[in-house]
Amino acid sequence: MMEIKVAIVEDNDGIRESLSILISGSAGFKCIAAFNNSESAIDRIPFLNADVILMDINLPGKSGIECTRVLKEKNSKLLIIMQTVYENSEMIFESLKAGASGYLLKRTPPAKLLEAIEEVYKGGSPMSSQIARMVVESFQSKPKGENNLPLLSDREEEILHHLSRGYRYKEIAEKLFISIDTVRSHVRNIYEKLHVRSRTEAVLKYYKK
Amino acid sequence: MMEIKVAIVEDNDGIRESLSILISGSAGFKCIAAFNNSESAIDRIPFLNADVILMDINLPGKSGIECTRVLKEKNSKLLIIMQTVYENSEMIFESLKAGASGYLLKRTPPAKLLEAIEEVYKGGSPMSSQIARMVVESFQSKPKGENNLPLLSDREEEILHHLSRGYRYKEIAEKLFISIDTVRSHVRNIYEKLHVRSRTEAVLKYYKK
DNA sequence: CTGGAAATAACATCTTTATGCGATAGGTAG
DNA sequence: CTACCTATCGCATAAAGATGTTATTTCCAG
Repeated sequence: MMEIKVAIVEDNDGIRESLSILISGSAGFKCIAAFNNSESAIDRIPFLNADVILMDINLPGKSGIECTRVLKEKNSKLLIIMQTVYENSEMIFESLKAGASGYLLKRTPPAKLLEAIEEVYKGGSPMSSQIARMVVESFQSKPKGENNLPLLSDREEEILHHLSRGYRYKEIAEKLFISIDTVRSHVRNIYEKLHVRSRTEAVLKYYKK
Repeated sequence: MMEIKVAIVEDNDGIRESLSILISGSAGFKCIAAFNNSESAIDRIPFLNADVILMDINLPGKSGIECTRVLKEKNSKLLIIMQTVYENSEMIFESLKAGASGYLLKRTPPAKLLEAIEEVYKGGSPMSSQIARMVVESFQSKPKGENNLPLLSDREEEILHHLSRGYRYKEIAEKLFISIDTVRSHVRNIYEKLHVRSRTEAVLKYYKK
């Protein structure tokens, strides 16, 4: 029977030891290496044959996110699960962008952790339900409280869309069969509603978080 | 003890009945309504007090995705879990954009389904590991094909980053302690490398679609 | 050692944007 | 009916951005 080979990057000695014991003590899993900092992990992991890497997000020196980015650059096939105590959405997205395949809270129970390792190995992306919610919300326009973005009229949205594509006023006017001054009017109204002073700001504010 | 009130939208009679029995037969859950099409669900659900809605993605007439969109427009607080037999990434993203909070495959075992309902109720976003992977991958730059974007120097990337934030040349110059003419130089070089003629185009091209 | 990026800077010129102040017409909610 | 919003258009001006040309310094690979 094939064992899933796991490498650990974790600076806390106690946690690292516990993880190592948990993994090697479970049927079907084996901890083949453990590092207490990013630098040594970056040096050695490319030459190991690890199936899954458990990466602490908070590491002294180079962070786990940076470590992930570097490792994925060297070998995009590496499967990395981030572990953190924080549910900070910025870190989650940075981790995902860096190439992490899963994202777990440190308080994940051992059984779930092993399950997650197996899921990553089989092509899944385990993440805690709370973390998944944040990821899901990033696909949906509204945050939580209220939609504090002013509502643009249909025409204004249309204009803004063209603005975001980089078209000039003149080009937009031609596309919509209106005069350039009308485009200016709409743009002015859009800026006022969004409280911005330039095209780039408007586009960012409307289509972003 | 509080029961989680579930509504079901599912056109297959057998599945709908099974779900209803499963839910109402489990401690802490109760099925308070079941619909076999989008239209009746849209009519009635806003007047129910359902905690979680199980929505089949494939419904005759108006699809489950459309139904989700309409329901969320009426009441953004509704919690909806999509159920599908397909792992089609387009449908997943459409569902999430429509406002779904979770996304499960129909072959999810009963215990997991109940767990998922509970997780959604508590603010999470359960999804199968395979589905999560697709979502995660959408955050990572596509390795498919090639990144044929010209390589910008570090300084140029820095300038472009500030451009994308909407800063003016003068502001960028101050931030980076260089002259406005140097900013102009960099911008010009960036435009040349990216083959664009304006700030918005450059930002769009570099940070992709 | 040498050629070539990369970063810096200046100056001129032209285009595009941003903004202030109006104005007219159609539609709708009160 | 009236007030308000939306869409339309005009003119004027100031600010910001795009572009052409040129030049110095540093650093690195060949």
